[in-house]
Amino acid sequence: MPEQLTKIQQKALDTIVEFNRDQGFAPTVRDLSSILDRSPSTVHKILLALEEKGHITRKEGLSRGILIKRDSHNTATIPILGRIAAGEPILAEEHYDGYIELDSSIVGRGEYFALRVSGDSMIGANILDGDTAVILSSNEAEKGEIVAALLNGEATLKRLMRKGRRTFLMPENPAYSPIELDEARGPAQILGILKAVIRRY
Amino acid sequence: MPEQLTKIQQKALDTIVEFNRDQGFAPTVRDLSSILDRSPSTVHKILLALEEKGHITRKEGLSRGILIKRDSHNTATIPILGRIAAGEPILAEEHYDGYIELDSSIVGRGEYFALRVSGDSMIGANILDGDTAVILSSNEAEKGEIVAALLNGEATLKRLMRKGRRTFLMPENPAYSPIELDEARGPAQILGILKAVIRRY
DNA sequence: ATTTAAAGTGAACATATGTTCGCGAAGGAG
DNA sequence: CTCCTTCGCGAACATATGTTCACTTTAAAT
Repeated sequence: MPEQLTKIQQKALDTIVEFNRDQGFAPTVRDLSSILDRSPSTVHKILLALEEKGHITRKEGLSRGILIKRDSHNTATIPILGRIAAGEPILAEEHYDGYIELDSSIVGRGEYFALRVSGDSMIGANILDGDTAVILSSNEAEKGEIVAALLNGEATLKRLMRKGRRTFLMPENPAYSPIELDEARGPAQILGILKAVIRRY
Repeated sequence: MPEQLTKIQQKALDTIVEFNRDQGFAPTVRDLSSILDRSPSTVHKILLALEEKGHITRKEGLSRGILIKRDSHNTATIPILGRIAAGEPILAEEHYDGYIELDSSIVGRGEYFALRVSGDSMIGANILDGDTAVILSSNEAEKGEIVAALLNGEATLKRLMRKGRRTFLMPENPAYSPIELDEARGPAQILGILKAVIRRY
């Protein structure tokens, strides 16, 4: 998909990325012109080429309208959820407890949220009290996946398992008991699938 | 520290943050003028006030030169290090193996880098093979902290312990042996202190 | 040798954009 | 009431900036 770039195109792209990182905003045509030691019109052409090859997006006519295509790295804003009451929409603003910016290599596409892990019910999966769990919002999950589920009005992590036709939420700690998940969405509701764990020291 | 904002100032700040998130770059004075339904000169004054109160930084004369001050959330670019050879400066470009954007609530201030954990020597601390370790670059560490150390030309995680005058790097796995760290920086060198662990599923 | 695409230049143009100026209104402090 | 700050307007100004044009150069492909 990513077409081959010429030397100067690559250099221009690198410069744009670096400028963005250092300055916090995109360079102008003349910024690039000065850095690359090329005329504005030359830079303009190079930008058109970069856009055509899909590496950047330009907002025509707007100053500093260069956007680096979300190819490798960018960040997404993930809300950290506090208390969650049963039945309420999971992503309602009310239970926001702050947010965190995470690299797209962690979160990928889709609706995400984060939970602070409390308790030791997943210690067997090396997930500890205080860890931040990054969850992909979903009502379904595959067997073997660790899911965030709503139990008694509280969100917890459990590993999803199937035995024949029956589905269980398994804590990874022998001190806790499995919970059966019935079809009628009885006692438990799957909120999403665990995609990452972040632990701070 | 953050001075009280007037209603319109708060609204302007919110608008700037939102614009930045949605568009990927800062708004112009006239963008704000249009959104807030105020004249450009009014917006200009409000921006000056916001700058004076420390909420934004402006690059005078530059278009889209509004930068939101590092208040609550922003991200830092952390290099992921691959192979590290003894003696070489740790953050030399040569062993970059990509990078990751992380929230400032994870990395804080200071020089950081990341390592991919390989092996199970820290399984007792619930750090697994494949985890990403976020390290604060430092030559010193307190006892009890988990450090990244250079052993035989390879970076590994160990917990730092002291016994009298002697310092040891302890793997958290009974299958591995402690390594003594001598004053003369003999067999091992401390690269930094573990600040976070990220695990992907 | 001829053709073609990319790279390059410098000047010119159109407009996007930050800034200044002079003026007025609203509201709190004294 | 007066003083002061903030908020407000519209016009004007200076320049920053994207874009176009006409033409040349370079390098690779035919």
